Amino acid sequence: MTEPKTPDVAATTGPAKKHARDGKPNATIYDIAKVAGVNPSTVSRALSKPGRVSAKTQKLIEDAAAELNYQVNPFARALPTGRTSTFGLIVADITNPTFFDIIRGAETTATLRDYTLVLAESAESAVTELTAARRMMATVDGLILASPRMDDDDIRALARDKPVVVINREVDGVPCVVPDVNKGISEAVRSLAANGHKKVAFVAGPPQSWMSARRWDGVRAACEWSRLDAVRLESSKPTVDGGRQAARAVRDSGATAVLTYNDLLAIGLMQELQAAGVVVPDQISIVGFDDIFGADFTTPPLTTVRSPLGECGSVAATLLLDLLHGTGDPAGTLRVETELVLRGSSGRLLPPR
Amino acid sequence: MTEPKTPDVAATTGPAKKHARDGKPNATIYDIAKVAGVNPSTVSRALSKPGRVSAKTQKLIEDAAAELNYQVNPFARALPTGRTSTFGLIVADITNPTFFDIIRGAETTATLRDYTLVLAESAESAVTELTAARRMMATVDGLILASPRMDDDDIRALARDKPVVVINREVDGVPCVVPDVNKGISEAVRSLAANGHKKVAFVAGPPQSWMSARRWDGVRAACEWSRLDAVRLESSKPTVDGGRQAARAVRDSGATAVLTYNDLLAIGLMQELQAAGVVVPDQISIVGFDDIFGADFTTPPLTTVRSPLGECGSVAATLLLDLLHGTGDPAGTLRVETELVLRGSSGRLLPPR
DNA sequence: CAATTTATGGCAACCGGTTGACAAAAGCCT
DNA sequence: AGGCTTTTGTCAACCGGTTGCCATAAATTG
Repeated sequence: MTEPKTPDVAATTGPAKKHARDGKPNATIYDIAKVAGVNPSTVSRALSKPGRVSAKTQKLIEDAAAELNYQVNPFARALPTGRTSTFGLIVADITNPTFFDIIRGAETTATLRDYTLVLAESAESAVTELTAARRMMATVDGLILASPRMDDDDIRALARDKPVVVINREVDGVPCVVPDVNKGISEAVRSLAANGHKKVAFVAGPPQSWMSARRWDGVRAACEWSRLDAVRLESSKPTVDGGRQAARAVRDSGATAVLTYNDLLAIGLMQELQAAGVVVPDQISIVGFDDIFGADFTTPPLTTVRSPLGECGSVAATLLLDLLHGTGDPAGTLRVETELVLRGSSGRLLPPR
Repeated sequence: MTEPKTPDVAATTGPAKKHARDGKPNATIYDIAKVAGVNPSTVSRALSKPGRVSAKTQKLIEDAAAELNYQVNPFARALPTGRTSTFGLIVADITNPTFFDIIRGAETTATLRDYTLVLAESAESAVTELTAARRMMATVDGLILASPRMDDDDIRALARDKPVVVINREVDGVPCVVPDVNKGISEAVRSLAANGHKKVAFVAGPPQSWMSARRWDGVRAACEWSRLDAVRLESSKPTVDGGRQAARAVRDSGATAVLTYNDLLAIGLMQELQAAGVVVPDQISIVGFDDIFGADFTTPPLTTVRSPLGECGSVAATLLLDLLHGTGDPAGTLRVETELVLRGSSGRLLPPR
């Protein structure tokens, strides 16, 4: 009978109480009201409704607030209003450098506009992603989904609840921020054509990836325009390792130039080919996608179609914030430009010795 | 006189109200109480105080909660208790890959233990960092500071308020998680000695970096032990670019092996040396620190002293969570092991041709 | 100068949980 | 059966802002 007294109820008694650990309680609007000699509601108005109170009481209150170095309690504010000054960002994989810049872009604009960023990852799983998103919805004003893996319908369901912005994918009825691959791809393919390549392989990403499909479309179209052969190869996973595994298929394809779904694949592919004695770019040209961190660490440095990831993050955050504030379109798709970053891994094909 | 009516008060009327945008309000404990035929406070207890209510009412309430698919309102809970099930992570620079793994480690354990991670960056500035920390303190249960730039005193002040865990630095009286450099460094220096090197240069990081000082200490001690000369060089900034700029000093130093404060420096240094025709590792060996993402993209791949960054992040999060739950030491320093990752950028010195 | 509009501050209810105090109910004992 | 301890549920106050409504003071107008 002593058992039910679970001793770990201590777990619920955290040290964080209403006043900080050193004992001095935080100032409230009631304290300010007392000091300034006005009603708490007037304090509330002075602090959040510009122009609602007279200039002199405003000053009175502001001074009192400064003196007590008052800070609003975000929870007390969130409770009646539902506003939290917080938004969520869910990425498929924190390990994937593609998202680093997105995170950074979003974080920067969040801080800039006095919002707080809450981060979660879905570990590339659609269900984890949905769970994380649902959890977040309770505590944030809006949500950014970077390369989401879940259904369009699930996304739309979330978007019915609170503003949602999607990065790297287009979902009908939901505002999206998507790199427009065409410019970058056509530059890349033109560069390859100019260097005498006739047959181009595209190593695709995950079958469910919206972006992979767009890139393949772009490559095929650009190759057609430049009168090059285009062949599509599959990859097991969009990582360095996946790139290594794709090397066999690439060599068998007979292509002299390869575009890969992302830089990770390109790097793995290049490593494996070089290990097999293939000289890049003399015998084969390799072009990646995204221009992630480290793309220029390789030898030769990787030619790639840059997606302005950081810009995507900050544009998405801006869009979301505008949405939250009533400004901004309800559901357009914003396109950001891509461009070819010409480095050493692509170039003129040398005749076999 | 029409001016004071700032039209952008619309900015404060976000669409997020108490019920979701589609109109159906979220279930509350009052709804559950009604369905289950008990008092709201009983519902509250059933849901958060295990063992406080009888098994059958417990079930009754849980069923009702499930039926209404109830979710606690975190703000309503946070208001009286101060508990938020949230902790903050502040990193010096989101762009720096060193922190990627830390973020990931922290995020993973956070999610695992039903906490939410809030992320902020300080852009390498002590004041921004302090501001961000202060802002966060209002909304989180605890804080993790990764490689903080602010004063020890400021950190201790924060720690007096709420639990704080520091990564990559030791602060008296505050629990810290620090990679223990000794093992990794001695392995590295021994390997260099075994390969016939006599003089080792260390390219230091930022002067205010605690970790840079530790690493230099370690290098000096290990070199003494192995009877090697050790010389310390400065860098302008701990980035690839900083590494490039350090190349001149490295060559002038006459050292045949270099350890750098971090991998970024090592990569930049290697790029610059190779561009000048120096062969790595035949003419000079290069060893980095951390084993960041991309350290193996270089040619030759970078030898480096790995810090288990992901582990640091998750250990710090675990420590913090234990602290929050009353378990765990108040203020010990946890050390995690480092190890040498031998790749191609270090090796035997070849005699000059 | 009275009538009316407008600007300003106060009152009180409310957001949705949490928790100490207490009473009713149940279990245990002699 | 009566008295005593232990469970279990209820009451009501509280956390700290927000906001609709109203009353008063001030400004405007004829």
